[in-house]
Amino acid sequence: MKATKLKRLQAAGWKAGTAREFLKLSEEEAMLVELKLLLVDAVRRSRRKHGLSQTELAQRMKSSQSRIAKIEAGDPSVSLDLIMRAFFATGAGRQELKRVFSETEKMAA
Amino acid sequence: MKATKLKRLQAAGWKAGTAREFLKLSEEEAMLVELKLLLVDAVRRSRRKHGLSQTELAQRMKSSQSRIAKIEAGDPSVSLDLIMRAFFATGAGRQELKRVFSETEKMAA
DNA sequence: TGCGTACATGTCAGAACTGACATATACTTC
DNA sequence: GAAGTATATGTCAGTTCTGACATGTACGCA
Repeated sequence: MKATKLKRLQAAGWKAGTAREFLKLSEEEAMLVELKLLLVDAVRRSRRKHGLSQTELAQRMKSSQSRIAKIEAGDPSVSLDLIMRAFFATGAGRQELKRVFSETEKMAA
Repeated sequence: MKATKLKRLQAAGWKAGTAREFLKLSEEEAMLVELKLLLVDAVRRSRRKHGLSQTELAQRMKSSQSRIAKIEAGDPSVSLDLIMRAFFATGAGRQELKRVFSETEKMAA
Protein backbone atom coordinates (compact mmCIF):
# COMPACT_ATOMS: atom_id res chain seq x y z
CA MET A 1 0.00 0.00 0.00
CA LYS A 2 1.39 3.38 -1.00
CA ALA A 3 1.76 5.93 1.74
CA THR A 4 -0.47 8.27 -0.21
CA LYS A 5 -3.16 5.64 -0.44
CA LEU A 6 -2.82 4.86 3.24
CA LYS A 7 -3.27 8.53 3.99
CA ARG A 8 -6.43 8.64 1.90
CA LEU A 9 -7.81 5.60 3.65
CA GLN A 10 -7.04 7.04 7.04
CA ALA A 11 -8.67 10.30 6.04
CA ALA A 12 -11.73 8.26 5.08
CA GLY A 13 -11.93 6.92 8.61
CA TRP A 14 -9.99 3.68 8.38
CA LYS A 15 -7.84 2.62 11.22
CA ALA A 16 -4.64 0.71 10.74
CA GLY A 17 -5.26 -2.95 11.46
CA THR A 18 -8.09 -3.88 9.17
CA ALA A 19 -9.08 -7.49 8.64
CA ARG A 20 -7.30 -7.47 5.32
CA GLU A 21 -4.12 -6.22 6.89
CA PHE A 22 -4.45 -8.69 9.69
CA LEU A 23 -4.81 -11.59 7.31
CA LYS A 24 -1.84 -10.45 5.29
CA LEU A 25 0.27 -10.13 8.37
CA SER A 26 -0.70 -13.59 9.53
CA GLU A 27 0.18 -14.97 6.17
CA GLU A 28 3.63 -13.48 6.31
CA GLU A 29 3.98 -14.48 9.92
CA ALA A 30 2.98 -18.02 8.97
CA MET A 31 5.65 -18.13 6.31
CA LEU A 32 8.25 -17.20 8.88
CA VAL A 33 6.98 -19.81 11.31
CA GLU A 34 7.04 -22.50 8.67
CA LEU A 35 10.56 -21.58 7.74
CA LYS A 36 11.58 -21.82 11.36
CA LEU A 37 10.01 -25.24 11.75
CA LEU A 38 11.85 -26.42 8.67
CA LEU A 39 15.14 -25.26 10.12
CA VAL A 40 14.40 -26.58 13.58
CA ASP A 41 13.91 -29.97 12.04
CA ALA A 42 17.12 -29.61 10.12
CA VAL A 43 18.99 -28.86 13.32
CA ARG A 44 17.79 -32.04 14.98
CA ARG A 45 18.54 -34.15 11.95
CA SER A 46 21.97 -32.63 11.42
CA ARG A 47 22.81 -32.95 15.09
CA ARG A 48 21.93 -36.64 15.09
CA LYS A 49 23.64 -37.20 11.77
CA HIS A 50 26.82 -35.82 13.28
CA GLY A 51 26.36 -37.95 16.38
CA LEU A 52 26.00 -35.12 18.85
CA SER A 53 23.91 -34.97 22.00
CA GLN A 54 22.09 -31.77 22.87
CA THR A 55 24.64 -31.21 25.59
CA GLU A 56 27.54 -31.55 23.19
CA LEU A 57 26.00 -29.21 20.66
CA ALA A 58 25.34 -26.72 23.46
CA GLN A 59 29.02 -26.79 24.44
CA ARG A 60 30.11 -26.22 20.87
CA MET A 61 28.05 -23.10 20.57
CA LYS A 62 28.46 -22.00 24.18
CA SER A 63 24.80 -22.38 24.93
CA SER A 64 22.99 -24.79 27.21
CA GLN A 65 21.27 -28.13 26.79
CA SER A 66 17.94 -26.66 27.76
CA ARG A 67 18.16 -24.04 25.06
CA ILE A 68 18.96 -26.66 22.44
CA ALA A 69 15.92 -28.59 23.61
CA LYS A 70 13.84 -25.46 23.21
CA ILE A 71 15.24 -24.86 19.75
CA GLU A 72 14.28 -28.34 18.65
CA ALA A 73 10.89 -28.07 20.31
CA GLY A 74 10.14 -24.99 18.23
CA ASP A 75 9.76 -22.89 21.35
CA PRO A 76 8.57 -19.41 20.41
CA SER A 77 11.20 -17.84 22.65
CA VAL A 78 13.90 -18.97 20.23
CA SER A 79 15.18 -16.62 17.55
CA LEU A 80 15.95 -17.49 13.97
CA ASP A 81 19.50 -16.37 14.65
CA LEU A 82 19.93 -18.98 17.35
CA ILE A 83 18.41 -21.67 15.17
CA MET A 84 20.83 -20.90 12.36
CA ARG A 85 23.76 -20.76 14.75
CA ALA A 86 22.79 -24.15 16.06
CA PHE A 87 22.47 -25.51 12.56
CA PHE A 88 25.95 -24.38 11.60
CA ALA A 89 27.36 -25.54 14.91
CA THR A 90 26.22 -29.09 14.21
CA GLY A 91 28.84 -29.08 11.51
CA ALA A 92 26.41 -28.46 8.70
CA GLY A 93 28.03 -26.62 5.81
CA ARG A 94 26.89 -24.95 2.65
CA GLN A 95 25.82 -28.21 1.09
CA GLU A 96 23.45 -29.02 3.91
CA LEU A 97 22.24 -25.45 3.98
CA LYS A 98 21.34 -25.60 0.35
CA ARG A 99 19.56 -28.89 0.81
CA VAL A 100 17.48 -27.56 3.68
CA PHE A 101 16.53 -24.47 1.79
CA SER A 102 15.43 -26.55 -1.14
CA GLU A 103 12.79 -27.99 1.17
CA THR A 104 11.31 -24.54 1.17
CA GLU A 105 9.32 -25.61 -1.84
CA LYS A 106 7.41 -28.06 0.29
CA MET A 107 6.12 -25.29 2.50
CA ALA A 108 2.32 -25.19 2.43
CA ALA A 109 0.82 -22.74 -0.04
CA MET B 1 33.84 -33.23 19.92
CA LYS B 2 32.36 -35.90 22.15
CA ALA B 3 31.71 -34.98 25.74
CA THR B 4 33.97 -37.81 26.84
CA LYS B 5 36.80 -36.51 24.70
CA LEU B 6 36.25 -33.01 25.97
CA LYS B 7 36.45 -34.31 29.49
CA ARG B 8 39.74 -36.02 28.74
CA LEU B 9 41.15 -32.88 27.22
CA GLN B 10 40.05 -30.81 30.15
CA ALA B 11 41.56 -33.32 32.50
CA ALA B 12 44.79 -32.94 30.52
CA GLY B 13 44.81 -29.24 31.27
CA TRP B 14 43.06 -27.77 28.25
CA LYS B 15 40.80 -24.86 28.65
CA ALA B 16 37.75 -24.30 26.54
CA GLY B 17 38.49 -21.72 23.87
CA THR B 18 41.53 -23.02 22.02
CA ALA B 19 42.67 -21.47 18.79
CA ARG B 20 41.12 -24.32 16.89
CA GLU B 21 37.78 -23.78 18.56
CA PHE B 22 38.03 -20.07 17.99
CA LEU B 23 38.68 -20.51 14.30
CA LYS B 24 35.81 -22.93 13.97
CA LEU B 25 33.49 -20.55 15.73
CA SER B 26 34.53 -17.68 13.46
CA GLU B 27 33.94 -19.84 10.45
CA GLU B 28 30.42 -20.61 11.56
CA GLU B 29 29.86 -17.04 12.57
CA ALA B 30 31.08 -15.94 9.14
CA MET B 31 28.61 -18.26 7.46
CA LEU B 32 25.80 -16.66 9.41
CA VAL B 33 26.99 -13.17 8.54
CA GLU B 34 27.24 -14.01 4.87
CA LEU B 35 23.76 -15.42 4.93
CA LYS B 36 22.49 -12.26 6.54
CA LEU B 37 24.16 -10.07 3.94
CA LEU B 38 22.60 -12.14 1.20
CA LEU B 39 19.18 -11.64 2.71
CA VAL B 40 19.70 -7.98 3.43
CA ASP B 41 20.44 -7.49 -0.23
CA ALA B 42 17.36 -9.44 -1.12
CA VAL B 43 15.25 -7.19 1.05
CA ARG B 44 16.43 -4.06 -0.69
CA ARG B 45 15.98 -5.56 -4.13
CA SER B 46 12.54 -6.95 -3.34
CA ARG B 47 11.45 -3.71 -1.75
CA ARG B 48 12.43 -1.72 -4.83
CA LYS B 49 11.00 -4.31 -7.17
CA HIS B 50 7.69 -3.90 -5.40
CA GLY B 51 8.00 -0.13 -5.57
CA LEU B 52 8.08 0.51 -1.84
CA SER B 53 9.93 3.19 0.07
CA GLN B 54 11.57 2.32 3.37
CA THR B 55 8.81 4.23 5.12
CA GLU B 56 6.11 2.24 3.35
CA LEU B 57 7.75 -1.07 4.12
CA ALA B 58 8.11 0.02 7.73
CA GLN B 59 4.38 0.72 7.94
CA ARG B 60 3.54 -2.67 6.47
CA MET B 61 5.50 -4.49 9.10
CA LYS B 62 4.78 -2.02 11.89
CA SER B 63 8.39 -1.04 12.22
CA SER B 64 10.11 2.27 11.51
CA GLN B 65 11.98 3.77 8.59
CA SER B 66 15.17 3.97 10.57
CA ARG B 67 15.05 0.29 11.36
CA ILE B 68 14.55 -0.59 7.70
CA ALA B 69 17.55 1.55 6.89
CA LYS B 70 19.56 -0.35 9.48
CA ILE B 71 18.39 -3.67 8.08
CA GLU B 72 19.56 -2.72 4.61
CA ALA B 73 22.81 -1.32 5.93
CA GLY B 74 23.60 -4.68 7.50
CA ASP B 75 23.69 -3.11 10.95
CA PRO B 76 24.83 -5.71 13.49
CA SER B 77 21.99 -4.76 15.81
CA VAL B 78 19.50 -6.33 13.41
CA SER B 79 18.32 -9.88 13.90
CA LEU B 80 17.83 -12.50 11.24
CA ASP B 81 14.21 -12.65 12.32
CA LEU B 82 13.68 -9.01 11.48
CA ILE B 83 15.45 -9.39 8.15
CA MET B 84 13.20 -12.28 7.18
CA ARG B 85 10.11 -10.45 8.36
CA ALA B 86 11.10 -7.50 6.22
CA PHE B 87 11.71 -9.74 3.26
CA PHE B 88 8.28 -11.31 3.48
CA ALA B 89 6.69 -7.94 4.14
CA THR B 90 7.99 -6.63 0.83
CA GLY B 91 5.57 -9.03 -0.75
CA ALA B 92 8.16 -11.65 -1.52
CA GLY B 93 6.66 -15.13 -1.60
CA ARG B 94 7.96 -18.66 -1.75
CA GLN B 95 9.26 -18.22 -5.26
CA GLU B 96 11.46 -15.30 -4.30
CA LEU B 97 12.52 -17.06 -1.14
CA LYS B 98 13.70 -20.03 -3.11
CA ARG B 99 15.55 -17.84 -5.55
CA VAL B 100 17.37 -16.03 -2.79
CA PHE B 101 18.35 -19.21 -1.06
CA SER B 102 19.73 -20.57 -4.29
CA GLU B 103 22.27 -17.75 -4.11
CA THR B 104 23.59 -19.50 -1.06
CA GLU B 105 25.82 -21.43 -3.41
CA LYS B 106 27.67 -18.27 -4.25
CA MET B 107 28.71 -17.79 -0.67
CA ALA B 108 32.48 -17.75 -0.35
CA ALA B 109 34.03 -21.07 0.54
C1' DT C 1 16.76 29.18 -2.80
C1' DG C 2 13.27 26.77 -0.45
C1' DC C 3 10.51 22.49 -0.21
C1' DG C 4 9.38 17.69 -0.51
C1' DT C 5 10.86 12.95 -0.57
C1' DA C 6 14.03 9.18 0.31
C1' DC C 7 17.49 7.32 3.00
C1' DA C 8 21.18 7.21 6.89
C1' DT C 9 22.77 7.42 11.72
C1' DG C 10 22.67 8.02 16.88
C1' DT C 11 20.19 7.32 21.06
C1' DC C 12 17.35 5.10 24.46
C1' DA C 13 13.44 3.01 27.22
C1' DG C 14 10.98 -0.96 26.93
C1' DA C 15 10.37 -5.59 24.87
C1' DA C 16 12.28 -9.93 23.57
C1' DC C 17 15.85 -13.36 23.90
C1' DT C 18 19.54 -15.92 26.25
C1' DG C 19 22.38 -18.94 29.28
C1' DA C 20 22.15 -21.09 33.38
C1' DC C 21 20.00 -23.63 36.78
C1' DA C 22 16.60 -26.74 38.83
C1' DT C 23 13.93 -30.39 38.08
C1' DA C 24 11.25 -34.03 35.54
C1' DT C 25 10.61 -38.01 32.40
C1' DA C 26 12.19 -41.86 29.85
C1' DC C 27 15.61 -45.35 28.57
C1' DT C 28 19.61 -48.48 29.39
C1' DT C 29 22.67 -51.16 31.83
C1' DC C 30 24.24 -53.38 35.74
C1' DG D 1 16.06 -50.62 41.53
C1' DA D 2 20.17 -47.59 41.58
C1' DA D 3 22.98 -45.03 38.48
C1' DG D 4 23.99 -42.95 34.11
C1' DT D 5 22.64 -40.65 29.85
C1' DA D 6 19.51 -38.07 26.83
C1' DT D 7 15.93 -34.91 26.45
C1' DA D 8 12.09 -31.76 28.10
C1' DT D 9 10.11 -27.82 30.73
C1' DG D 10 9.82 -23.75 33.89
C1' DT D 11 12.03 -19.72 35.70
C1' DC D 12 14.71 -15.58 35.82
C1' DA D 13 18.46 -12.03 35.82
C1' DG D 14 21.24 -10.09 32.49
C1' DT D 15 21.98 -9.06 27.68
C1' DT D 16 20.41 -7.92 23.09
C1' DC D 17 17.08 -6.18 19.90
C1' DT D 18 13.33 -3.05 18.74
C1' DG D 19 10.37 0.97 17.61
C1' DA D 20 10.33 5.59 17.95
C1' DC D 21 12.30 9.90 17.72
C1' DA D 22 15.64 13.44 16.42
C1' DT D 23 18.55 14.89 13.16
C1' DG D 24 21.54 14.81 9.06
C1' DT D 25 22.55 14.19 4.07
C1' DA D 26 21.40 14.03 -0.74
C1' DC D 27 18.62 14.69 -4.68
C1' DG D 28 15.00 16.79 -7.73
C1' DC D 29 12.09 20.43 -8.78
C1' DA D 30 9.49 24.79 -8.89
